[in-house]
Amino acid sequence: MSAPMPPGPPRHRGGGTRETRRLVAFVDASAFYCSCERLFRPDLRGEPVVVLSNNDGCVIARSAEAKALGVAMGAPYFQVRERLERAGVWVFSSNYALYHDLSDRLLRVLDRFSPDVERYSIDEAFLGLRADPWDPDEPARLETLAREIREAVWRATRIPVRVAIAETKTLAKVGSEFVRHAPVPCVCFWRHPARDAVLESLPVEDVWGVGPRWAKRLRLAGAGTAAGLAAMDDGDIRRGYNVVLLRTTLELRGVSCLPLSEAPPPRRSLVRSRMFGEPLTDPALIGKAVAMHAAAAARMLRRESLAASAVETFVTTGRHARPVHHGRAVTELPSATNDTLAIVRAARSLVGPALATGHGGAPRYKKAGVMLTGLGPAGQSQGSLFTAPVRERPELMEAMDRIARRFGRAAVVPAAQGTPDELRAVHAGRSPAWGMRRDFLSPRYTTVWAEIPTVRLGDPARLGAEAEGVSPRSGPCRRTA
DNA sequence: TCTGGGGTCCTAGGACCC
DNA sequence: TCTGGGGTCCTAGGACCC
Repeated sequence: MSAPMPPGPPRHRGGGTRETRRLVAFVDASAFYCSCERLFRPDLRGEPVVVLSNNDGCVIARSAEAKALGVAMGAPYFQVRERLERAGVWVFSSNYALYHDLSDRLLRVLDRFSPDVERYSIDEAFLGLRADPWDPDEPARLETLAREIREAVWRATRIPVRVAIAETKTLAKVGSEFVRHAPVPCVCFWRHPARDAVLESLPVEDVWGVGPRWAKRLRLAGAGTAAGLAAMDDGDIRRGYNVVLLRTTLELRGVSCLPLSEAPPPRRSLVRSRMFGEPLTDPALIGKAVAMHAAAAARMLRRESLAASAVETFVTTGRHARPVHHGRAVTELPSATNDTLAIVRAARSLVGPALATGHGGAPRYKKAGVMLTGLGPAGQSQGSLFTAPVRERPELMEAMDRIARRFGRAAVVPAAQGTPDELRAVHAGRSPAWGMRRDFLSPRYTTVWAEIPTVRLGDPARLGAEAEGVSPRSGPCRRTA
């Protein structure tokens, strides 16, 4: 597949404006969580760093140095712990307050380069760009632009990013993989001379949108590479797979099927759940966890000015237990609401039914959660002719939210969540039975006054351009070399 | 011998993403 | 002992309706 030259001579539209080609830039921070942890710990540059999932369950981010040591993505921490300790790897619990804040700062830099920015995830974004297809210098200009984006992000956030430009999102993702190990990981993949070769050597499972299941089937069908998938028959894909894979295939051929979406589509559901620190069977303890998740979910609703019309409570033993057990129970609310007390009450009333669903013995539950569905804009509930609507207390909710913002989330909560001592333990990262393990949590450097790093003014020699003088309170992250 | 046809809504499960 | 959390979309199948 060589890059097609534009057909015919340059065409001009009314007003003499030359037609332009829509392109997309993909900006991707590699090992984003590790970069965030290093930002305030410059002493960790060049050191192997990993970040663990919630509950310190498994490895979800690895610095290049940690990858070189062979630490696998998704590896359960208890399995790799000894190896990490022997190798002197720095281990952090995930600190989402920090990561979300830095992600917001990164996005603000990207806004300077395009009016069309889609935030795809906490560490990835797409930018809409335009190119002149008749100017032979365009690819070179775009590659320079890619470098400028990377440099601007680095200057503003000290987060390293890769930048790849192509005609579709999927091709831009391929381009980003192509430059993953380049000294300056920026590329214009549109009309890039190496593109065909890259697609021919890229395993099909590394294509965005192709997971392990489909990759296996595609291999059996003789399409083991990105180029192989792109060459498949549309009808075969539609019949044998689905339209999602067909879109991916077209995108690999340079046909854009996944438009930029600047405004995220309205949220349809909201889930709040966590593993317990240890397995639970006691419905009373599970009820406290459910109350905590329900209150958190209601707070998220209010922050997004949404209201929910149904509540689901679920419990699970997790995938690894034998026998596996999932329990769930759902209830419709009399009217859509985001009232914490109404949602907590509904969620708690479902704990018993969820635990009772379809099992004999008493499973050792590892996780509970609350899902809110039927979301819509707050304050538009029609209620029903035949049932009284939920009693709403907007002034009370506003007061609770303000207290929480000022004094912390544990300051005022429904009594169903447990005693003040238990709550303090949860928020300190210690574990009452239903709390989360976060043994290696770094400070919330950028979002909590008490945890902002301090700079020693008496030691100017250490205040280099790389902020070596920043002296964070030493975090509890572990390094046992 | 033979068992309408089409529509909607809901749910569960599968596949994918980060 | 110890294996994350939060999403979306698509499809198949059942219930129900006319």
